[in-house]
Amino acid sequence: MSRYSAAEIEAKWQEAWSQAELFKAVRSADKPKYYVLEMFPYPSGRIHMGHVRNYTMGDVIARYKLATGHNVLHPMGWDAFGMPAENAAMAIGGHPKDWTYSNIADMRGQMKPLGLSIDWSREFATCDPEYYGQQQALFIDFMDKGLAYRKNAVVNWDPVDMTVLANEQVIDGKGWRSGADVERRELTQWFFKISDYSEELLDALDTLDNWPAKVKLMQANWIGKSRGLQFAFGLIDGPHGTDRIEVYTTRPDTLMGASFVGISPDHPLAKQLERDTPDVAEFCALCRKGGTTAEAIETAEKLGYDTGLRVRHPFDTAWELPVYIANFILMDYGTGAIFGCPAHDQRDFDFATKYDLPINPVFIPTGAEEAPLTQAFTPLKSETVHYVRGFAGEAAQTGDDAVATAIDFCESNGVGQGVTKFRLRDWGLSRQRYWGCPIPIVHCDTCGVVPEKKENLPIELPYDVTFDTPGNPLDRHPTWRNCSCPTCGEPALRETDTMDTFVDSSWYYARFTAPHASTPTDMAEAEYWMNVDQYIGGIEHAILHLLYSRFFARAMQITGHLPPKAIEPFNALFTQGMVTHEIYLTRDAAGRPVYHLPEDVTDGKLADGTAVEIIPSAKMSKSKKNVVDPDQIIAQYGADTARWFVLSDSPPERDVEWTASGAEAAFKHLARVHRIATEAASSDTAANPTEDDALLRAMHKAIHDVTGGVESFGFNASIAKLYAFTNAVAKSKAGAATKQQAAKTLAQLMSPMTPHLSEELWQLLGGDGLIASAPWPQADEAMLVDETVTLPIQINGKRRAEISVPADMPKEEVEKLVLAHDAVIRALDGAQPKKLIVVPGRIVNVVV
RNA sequence: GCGGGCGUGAUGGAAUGGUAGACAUACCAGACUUAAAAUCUGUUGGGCCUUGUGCCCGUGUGGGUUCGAGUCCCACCGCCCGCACCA
Repeated sequence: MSRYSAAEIEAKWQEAWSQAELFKAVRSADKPKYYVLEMFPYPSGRIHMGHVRNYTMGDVIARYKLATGHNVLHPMGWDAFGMPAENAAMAIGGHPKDWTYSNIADMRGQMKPLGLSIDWSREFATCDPEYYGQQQALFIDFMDKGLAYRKNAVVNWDPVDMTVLANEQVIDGKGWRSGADVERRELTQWFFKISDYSEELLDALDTLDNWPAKVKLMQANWIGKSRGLQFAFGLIDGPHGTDRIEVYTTRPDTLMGASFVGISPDHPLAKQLERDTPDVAEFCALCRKGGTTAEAIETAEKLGYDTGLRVRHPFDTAWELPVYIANFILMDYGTGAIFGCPAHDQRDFDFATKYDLPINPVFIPTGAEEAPLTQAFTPLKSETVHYVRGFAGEAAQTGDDAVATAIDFCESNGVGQGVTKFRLRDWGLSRQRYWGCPIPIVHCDTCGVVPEKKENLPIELPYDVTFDTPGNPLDRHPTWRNCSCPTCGEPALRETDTMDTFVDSSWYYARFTAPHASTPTDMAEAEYWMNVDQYIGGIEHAILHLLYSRFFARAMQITGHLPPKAIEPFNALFTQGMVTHEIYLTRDAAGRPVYHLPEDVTDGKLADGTAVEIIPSAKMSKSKKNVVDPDQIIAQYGADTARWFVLSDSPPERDVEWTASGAEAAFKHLARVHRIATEAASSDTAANPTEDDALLRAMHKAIHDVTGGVESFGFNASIAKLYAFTNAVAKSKAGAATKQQAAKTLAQLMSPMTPHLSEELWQLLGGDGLIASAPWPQADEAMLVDETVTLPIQINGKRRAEISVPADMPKEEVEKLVLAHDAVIRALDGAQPKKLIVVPGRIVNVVV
């Protein structure tokens, strides 16, 4: 009897699939299409278990859909632009392009042995000029429709390296390389006008029935629609004729609790004062220290500067409020100015306490007495409270009602107007870096900012660049910038900024439908293949990538690159959990962390005996080096074992901590299946009606349960059922024919997960053609219903006994049986039951 | 700080509001073997005693809704993800 040899089997069947061109996606009218897509990888150089998990899940769906008669599109590509390539060039020399393409070759080489049902003929990398040239064409079309424009935005500025830093490169407010204090500085940048679609992107979330509710909720909160009041405080003796400060508030009902007005350090008034007053300039400079992230700004110590200016309260001109410049007020939300109501906002409360400002409650809990506050009182807006300083509506009303009546009152009294605002900002796409898609723009002294001619695309990155000094190599390239103006033909300069890599990944799904078209898409192909029926990727992309992609689908429709049906490009989304692993690190002389790969760490020590610090269970990331190499598992046990293992241990949506312990067990199981099927194939046991029927029932139950698991992303549940069915087959005394039928079905049910082994067993058991193209087995409903069921009997909700009854026994009969049961008689002790609940086929509860 | 999620045996986890711990790992015991590996079989949440078709406790903590809560609601604790220049 032959042993299970993964290496032999896997190479053989991969070749067979390739010969049969089984996974090549071709448009065809005779089958329904199915487009399954996993988020494409960044070519870091090595695949890790997270990739294996992601692509195996997609592959299960793709193979299952193939078996259920679909025309499947399952492509793969590379999200190939980005910082790590430049960092590598700086750290170890070499060129980002060479580094990236060499990584892609390595990773493709690691992925192919996994036996994924991918149409490799559609592969591309976003750094291919063929791809990014079309992206430049899209940019020009977007610009044409007013969807791309320029304005100022703040960036992280490293004053020592004289360069822009990514948020990731700012550590505790300091530049990662120079260690200098980072400052926020304004630059002119390109933006996509995603804010035009705020309402639309929010409303359309309701149509995404097969998206996780949590993702939709996160996106809705991110878009952040709010209804509020915009109005002005009159400024007393403002500088340079400034006579008012516009504020926006979502809580106009708390206007009578106002105790100060705060403006952003970037507010025009602050900037005016900054020019005139050294103290203000000093304070604003202090506020601009640190990185640009919301997190950095919001967790920084709250600082205020009393400008000495005063404003009048809109309801009482005798009531004056001080004007502070405060570091926690963002210029790009609302008007960049707020009024503080310390009684009902904890941040304002802390601020008022610090600067000794009044704290006057506007409302108090219903039935309570007004009392001094020790912290802000911030009930949900849906809660009814008692207004003690209200000015519109009843004394007792909900916050929501009070806000609405306050807006009405203010509008009818000429104090501002109700407005709807969104938190979503326009998408800044300029990056002052080399390894990205060049923005196809020319700066001409006479014509200004002009788009490049489409026939000149792609604007290719120059190869001859150096990374020995910080900053963008395109800026210091001797000739690349020089060009002629597309409008007047005079000498002009190219834009040297490149695009955010999120742009690359915002339309790759569309490009896969026609990866080599000479326009961004081919409408006939897009019409056929769009939408992505199932998109699979990490929850970390819940907001940005998915929101940007939704915006791009709309923008591409307006510019004629996608059909209307693709307005929401992803019909169904599944967010897999992340693969986590411990992080191992030591410290360099300056105390900065140095990370180590798991394979270099044994028993908490490096090879030279140095003990490492261990950070438990963190997201696998190249930069932290807590990645695990699947190669070794594939070499030792085969791809099927790796695939089976990553699917079996954890629910797909949950994080999984990678451990080596399960791999061997997975291998043993596959070897066992191989053995069982081999035995079945050579069995000559005579038919046995009772045993045969029992095995067939188990088989149909397995078909039903495994199929249900695959369709609902319960791959771990499917695998548990496959274990149970394997045990049933192994133990069964059924006749040879039935056992062979069961073994064939087992192979088929396993085939999306372990395609190579399944092909081998299919052939061994005399299956027709390739299992990969065999029709998926159907469960016979009649074989799924048991004739008798075990009914647990609960007494006061606790299980105390059980009875076995025919599945279709009427409720009344069940009740009689239950009341006659010893345990029930004992519990009742002669009394009548208070209640008797019979849930047919499930449970009985007796309340005594 | 803000937004979102998760929390069940020694471990990964299962469980349309209906028998908590399926399925697996690990451990232990047994069979086979000169031995080991492999394989096969069986046990395993905690406690109590009267060892039973027994009782009590048990799904992060504390409350609540319900005939019945791991599941729904509220509060808290812990961990994870995102926060617009990491991808």
